[in-house]
Amino acid sequence: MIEISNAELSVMQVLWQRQPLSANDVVAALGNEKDWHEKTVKTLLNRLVTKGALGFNRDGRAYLYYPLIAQQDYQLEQSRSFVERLFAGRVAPLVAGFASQNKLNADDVQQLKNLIAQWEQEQKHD
Amino acid sequence: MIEISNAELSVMQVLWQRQPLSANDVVAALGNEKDWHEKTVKTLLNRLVTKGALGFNRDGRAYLYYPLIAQQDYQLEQSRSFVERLFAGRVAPLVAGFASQNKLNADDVQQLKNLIAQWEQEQKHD
DNA sequence: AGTCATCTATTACAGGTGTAATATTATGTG
DNA sequence: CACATAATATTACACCTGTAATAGATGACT
Repeated sequence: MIEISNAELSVMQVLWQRQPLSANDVVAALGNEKDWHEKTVKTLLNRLVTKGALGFNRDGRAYLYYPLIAQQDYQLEQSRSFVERLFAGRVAPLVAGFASQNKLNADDVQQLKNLIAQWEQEQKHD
Repeated sequence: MIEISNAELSVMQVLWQRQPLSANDVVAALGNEKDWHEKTVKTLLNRLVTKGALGFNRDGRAYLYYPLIAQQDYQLEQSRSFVERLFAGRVAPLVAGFASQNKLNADDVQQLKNLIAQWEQEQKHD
């Protein structure tokens, strides 16, 4: 599995949202949330290419970058490993933590209910 | 917030389970799951003390180590930051990932139901 | 009291990370 | 076609991490 650092992840997220983008597009997209020098962003793009997390096509003298790994795959893998490390693989205690800190809103609860309903459906036809 | 690395976390987990423990106790406890040299574990203990994650009392020439931060606090903080980074702060999509990979069992679902029920109770007396 | 055994403390060292600066290359323009 | 400009590529550098080895201190035993 490709390891993506924290700073690199921010770059990936830009490209998961819109792709392909030039380095300058990525710099611009990060402009609001991060206080990074342009050179820093380019270093991160470069490292991500080296790691095989991004690909690119030439567009004149510039590159247009695009993700080589799907956001969902990455999220799944990281979630699994996070929950494994901190909660021995059980996700419910993590949610419990959110609940205890009032970090759950009506939307979250509705979505969880839907997931549960779906899960129960799937159990039936076993 | 104190940063605890992956290897260090394994040491913390031993001490969250039983405390205080001597360095050798910790080495023994990790013996099964990790293939670490005794020196490696001692280095990790040392770093955790330096970071302020562990404290110790002398016991003859040895130290007895104990956690200075609570497991639950650490779990909460890490969960918050993980979900923030990967899921824009919403926990439901993380659970959805687990559901989609059949990583939810009946226990998990029951616990989630309980959490939801409790959450709904709390909404009433607002 | 001196020496051995055993702790902890210090040092090692390569690879990853955050955060750029400098060097190199190639394109668009006059 | 020469150059300036603007891209990418390479280099920098300190701190963190994984994984120990070596040095220094101290308690136990003779």
